[in-house]
Amino acid sequence: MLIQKPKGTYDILPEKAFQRTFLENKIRKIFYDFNYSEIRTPTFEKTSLFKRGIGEETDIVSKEMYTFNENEFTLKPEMTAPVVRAYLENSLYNESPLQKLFYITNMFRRERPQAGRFREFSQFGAEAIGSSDYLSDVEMILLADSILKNFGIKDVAIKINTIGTIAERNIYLEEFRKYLSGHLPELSPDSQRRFEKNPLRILDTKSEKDLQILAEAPVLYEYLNESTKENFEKILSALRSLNLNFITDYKLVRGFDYYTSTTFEFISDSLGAQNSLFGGGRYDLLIDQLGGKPTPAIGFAAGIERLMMILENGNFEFPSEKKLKLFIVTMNEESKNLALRLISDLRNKNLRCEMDFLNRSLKSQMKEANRQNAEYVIVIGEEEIRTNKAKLKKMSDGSELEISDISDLNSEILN
RNA sequence: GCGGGUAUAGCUCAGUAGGUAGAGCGUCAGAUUGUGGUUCUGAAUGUCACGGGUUCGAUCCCCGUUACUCGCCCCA
Repeated sequence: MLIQKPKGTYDILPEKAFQRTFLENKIRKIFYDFNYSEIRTPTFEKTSLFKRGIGEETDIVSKEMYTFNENEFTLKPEMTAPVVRAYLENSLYNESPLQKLFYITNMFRRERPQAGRFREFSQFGAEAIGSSDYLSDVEMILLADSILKNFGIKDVAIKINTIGTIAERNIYLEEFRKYLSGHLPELSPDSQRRFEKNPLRILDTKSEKDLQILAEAPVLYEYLNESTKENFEKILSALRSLNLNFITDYKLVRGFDYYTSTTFEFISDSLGAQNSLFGGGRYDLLIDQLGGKPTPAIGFAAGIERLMMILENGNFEFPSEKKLKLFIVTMNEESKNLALRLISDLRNKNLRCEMDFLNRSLKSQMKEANRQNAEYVIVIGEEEIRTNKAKLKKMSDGSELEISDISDLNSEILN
């Protein structure tokens, strides 16, 4: 073994690849049902797109991007900024005031890999650009929830919060900082660092002592305007009337700079430390920030590897790839040539067929047919070639059917 | 960037109180010369992660490196 895969990447071998395709198609179907349309963007973008979009100070931009060509380009570490870029560059707002877009794609972040985290990973997500209506928030959460339900996933907690407008947040942050500065030495080292960089994220702490200090801290929600709170309550009551189970979590804050007001997260216990399955929220400032007219928008992203992990832990039954219609067992050169012609015909009729390419014994070929889950087997030897008759063997019960004309297999197998 | 754990066959793992290794599964072949699944028999495959040290001798003990893995940070 001379060369190994790069750290944090993984090979998707045939069995898993089949499952992934199945999963992606199922997700795609749900997006279409919600009237979202697929969008694909380049694997890399101008580095400045992510600096402006995600925020220069975030961990992702400051130290986790794969950047090349003298920092000009970067492998996409997330999809919201590229989607918005494509939205603006192609003037999609002129086609319809509300664009509902989804994507399923891989992305790249140079983090330390661990359970549920890779350097090349895949996400699917949706972006609804153009509506500030609270029902747009509701639909987005319903969409995410619907995907989970379609896979029969139950043990996922939905957390919802609003972090208000920038103006509201700034007023709060001033008070929050004032309060914390009195407790600074008692805070965990992590939180002390956040105090300088991104104080809001201190709310996300896991430290017991921090939580005690936070218990007395001012609460963001109380600093929001009436209209913001009202809008949030409308979202919640709409979700309630749809019988969606969720919890409001005033401490839910997300890492990217572009989030405003509504934020939400779907959490699962069966994911290890990286327990977030879906994450999303409103980003009403991003489009303006990237040079467009101020346009409200909301979206979410979900990790495919994490979804796969949950499905595997939950023993989700993926369909199996192996369902060969027919395996033709051959005995000699002449029968091989005939078999190749026969399976070519059947393949042209979209039937999955196979024959031996290893010059193996009859017994071995039978075993191979069995291993590949062939529905039928035909043995073609000298006798069959001479009489142009053969036996079609059904592998599930061993029954055999006489075929009067070998070159006319199709109708017999198809029924 | 910082911590913990692990490294033996394709896979899961055992093992040697230091004398260069095994099991199960899988793969391949055969069980009187044209019919699979069950059963039985047999076979192949390891520089025991890499480099150094101790030793007559290291897969085993010590040091280092690398990889993998779990966690912190951050996030999907």
